[in-house]
Amino acid sequence: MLTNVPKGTKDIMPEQVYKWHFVENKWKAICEKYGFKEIRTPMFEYTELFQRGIGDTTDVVQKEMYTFNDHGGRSITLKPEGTSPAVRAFIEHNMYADVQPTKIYYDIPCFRYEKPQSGRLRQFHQFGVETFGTPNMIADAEIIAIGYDFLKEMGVTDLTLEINSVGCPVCRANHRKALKDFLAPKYDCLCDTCKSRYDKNPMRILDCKSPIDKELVKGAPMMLDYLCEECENAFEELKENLDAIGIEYKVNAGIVRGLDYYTKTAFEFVTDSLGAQGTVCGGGRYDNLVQEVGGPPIPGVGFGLGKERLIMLMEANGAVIPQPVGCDVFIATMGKPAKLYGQKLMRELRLAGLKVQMDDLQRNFKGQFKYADRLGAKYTVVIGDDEISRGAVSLKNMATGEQTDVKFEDIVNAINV
RNA sequence: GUGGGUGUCGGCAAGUGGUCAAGCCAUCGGGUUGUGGCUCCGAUAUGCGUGGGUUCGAAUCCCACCAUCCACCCCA
Repeated sequence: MLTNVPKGTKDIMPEQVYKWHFVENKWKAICEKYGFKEIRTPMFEYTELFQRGIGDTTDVVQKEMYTFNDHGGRSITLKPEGTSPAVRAFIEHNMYADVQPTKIYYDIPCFRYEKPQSGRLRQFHQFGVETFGTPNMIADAEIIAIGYDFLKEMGVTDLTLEINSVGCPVCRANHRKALKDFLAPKYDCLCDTCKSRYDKNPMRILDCKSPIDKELVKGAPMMLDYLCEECENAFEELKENLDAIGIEYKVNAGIVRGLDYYTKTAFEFVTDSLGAQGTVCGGGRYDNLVQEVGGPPIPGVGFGLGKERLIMLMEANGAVIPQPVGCDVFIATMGKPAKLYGQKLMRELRLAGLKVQMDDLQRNFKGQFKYADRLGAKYTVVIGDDEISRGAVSLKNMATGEQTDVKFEDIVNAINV
């Protein structure tokens, strides 16, 4: 127990971490290119923020949050998602008083108490973007474009963009009523999970995998047919914008976001090469969230993108993730004067910007070479009594085996990495 | 919360009631004291997830628990 990570968490080991660095650096670069600025919010917030923001009745709030009281008796929750904290910061810092829209991105850990499985952890990590201050579908298209371009750049190939509109509270209520009326006579035939969905989230029933339910649901009223004029226009506009920038999508009327705050646009990037967790990136518009959390009536749109799922998918797609060189130069020494000189040289070379290593386990000479090899050193510098007395070292190219004599003062220039 | 799979050295893995628990990779040491990747030799589990039980005898059978993986629900 003492030596196990907590359930649902993972150590990201040194030999894996370059993958994370790779996607993080690319993420930052693409967001900056699109004019987004990074925001860093705390790892935890007051519990009420999520209750109000995500919605009291959602699974996330009802059973998945890491909530505790601090020593001052405040209820604290480790953030289960990134949008609510971003919204809170947007309001708290009066960001709506700046030039609009406000475009921000982040790279955060999230916490959800769930039963772990493939692509699902209790601590997971996500990238996110949010645009505040515009109801225009140009913003939605831009948000989707970031995800699309980023995923493409990451070498992910088998991915589909699915879009939908979940309407606004007005049209959603109409649809919900129509749907329940439609299903009411068939209620007894529904599967058990769908029976429980009937009151909680009837739209989910449209998505059920049970063949019986699939049959029952045929001809059911779809959200898209119940959109009010404003939502209908918005959805058409979104499609126009996506067409204009050449982003392919599939309308999937079954997409339902599990977080209450979404309105109008809902979208997901999905894959079937990741097992059950096919959604790598999901998001949408939230026109009422800022107000719900206590700010002015300002609309927003954004997404979350799971880093673990992204990396898994990159690997499944055979994407190339460049692995940095670990060691440019290894310094092998014989005898104490050489060891002392080697340390001085190591420091000089490091100050010159090279990655330099030497043995600190008193390995014999052969062992030092073996170690150099294991480190993947491109060059090995050999220093012994001979070299010290003639003021030069022997420089060996580990790949070619070629060995040259280099004067002390020329070493930095002789190394070409 | 419900269901299924799995648990033998750092990693992979044989063994399925009876001599000291194979083998491979990795690690460490060495092959006459200044040159790696190849090769050769040697070392490395009184213990087989944990605790009980059955038996003359258990890694091998039974029970419980734990861990982990996968699936449902839901989500990134």
